[in-house]
Amino acid sequence: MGRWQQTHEALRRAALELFLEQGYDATPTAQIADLAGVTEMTLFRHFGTKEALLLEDPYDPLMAEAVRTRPPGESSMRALAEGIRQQWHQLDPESTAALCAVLRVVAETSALRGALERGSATTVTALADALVIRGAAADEARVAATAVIAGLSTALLEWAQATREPAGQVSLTDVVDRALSVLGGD
Amino acid sequence: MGRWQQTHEALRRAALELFLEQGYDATPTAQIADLAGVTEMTLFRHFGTKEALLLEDPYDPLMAEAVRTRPPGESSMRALAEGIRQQWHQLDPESTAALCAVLRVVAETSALRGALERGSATTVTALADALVIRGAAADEARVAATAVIAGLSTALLEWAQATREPAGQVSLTDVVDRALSVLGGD
DNA sequence: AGCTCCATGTTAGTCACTAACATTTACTCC
DNA sequence: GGAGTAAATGTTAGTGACTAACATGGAGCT
Repeated sequence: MGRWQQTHEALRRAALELFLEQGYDATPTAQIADLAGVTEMTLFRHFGTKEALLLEDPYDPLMAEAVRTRPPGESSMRALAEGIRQQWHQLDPESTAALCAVLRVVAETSALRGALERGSATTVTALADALVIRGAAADEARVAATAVIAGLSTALLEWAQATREPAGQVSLTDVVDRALSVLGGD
Repeated sequence: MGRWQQTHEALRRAALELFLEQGYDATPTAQIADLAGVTEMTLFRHFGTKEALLLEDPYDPLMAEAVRTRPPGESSMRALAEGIRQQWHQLDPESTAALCAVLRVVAETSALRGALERGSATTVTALADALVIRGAAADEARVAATAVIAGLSTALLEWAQATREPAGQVSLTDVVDRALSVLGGD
């Protein structure tokens, strides 16, 4: 692991720790850089944006693959929903835990509404490409992919909000399943 | 028209004019306030955000109404798509022209990707409420409404991008129709 | 050792946005 | 018509994210 990746990781860890501890808005970038043993300038060279510290696009080629191999009869929306559902069920616990930490921060920070969607640009593109291979028109594919990711993000955030009150405690998987069913047109 | 609304309008006009002329990023808020004959402070009291100057949420209760009265058999996604389509066809030319101007600015400003969706919060809520009246669960309704608005926004932006090259010149209505068909699950 | 990139540091700045307090404008009530 | 009052705006001074231009350090190669 080169020096660059080391710093990169240090910054992300520091950011997540401070965000969870004292909130996103209340954490200046200077403090993050400090905790990572680095200058603010370096922070911005690595991430470009405070948001990016929390939301690096974790692109997963498996989702696009799953969408691509859906039966040809399905509509674009349903192919997306079912393909994503398929891959979601195979998500390892480590990734899930990381996602939950991020969701916790996003859920309590109004400035980050819509941030999940924004951080999924390459995933959207990959999903849209998969739909095009299945025979969809390019512009229509992008519309569908954006819609599904936006809907899914909303569901994840709703879950994170609800999980803060001890009453709820629904399983994340169930929430995602229901959201994908809605998006698929059930 | 009270003084407040006058200033409000002056600011919005000034902003749109300057954005179209020299671009969003290249237009400081100070210049907008200046052109409107007002201080920067006043600008932020009226709009709170530079984005808001371009994207005040123009909430239209008719769309929600159209969605609410869709036949009960339809899925949430289809009800949204068809309800919105229905209202879209009755949009007056003036509103359409205003929308096009906004789209032109958003399309050429990467910092505004996703801004249309962000600016539709109350519309999303209204649409979700309409779905709930139709019998959908509250969380599912919000997922569907967010997804459709996001998809629609994507289509509008793609249209704005394409319209900049003289080759294309597709009709806006056609683009919206196709997008809504995809989102409805065709 | 010397050379060379790569990653980082330094400095100084721009710009969106905020807080606290002062001032004007417009409207009402006597 | 003048006093009072509240809304709308101005002033000042600041914070915090982000950038540009240039300077420094350190790991590897010859």
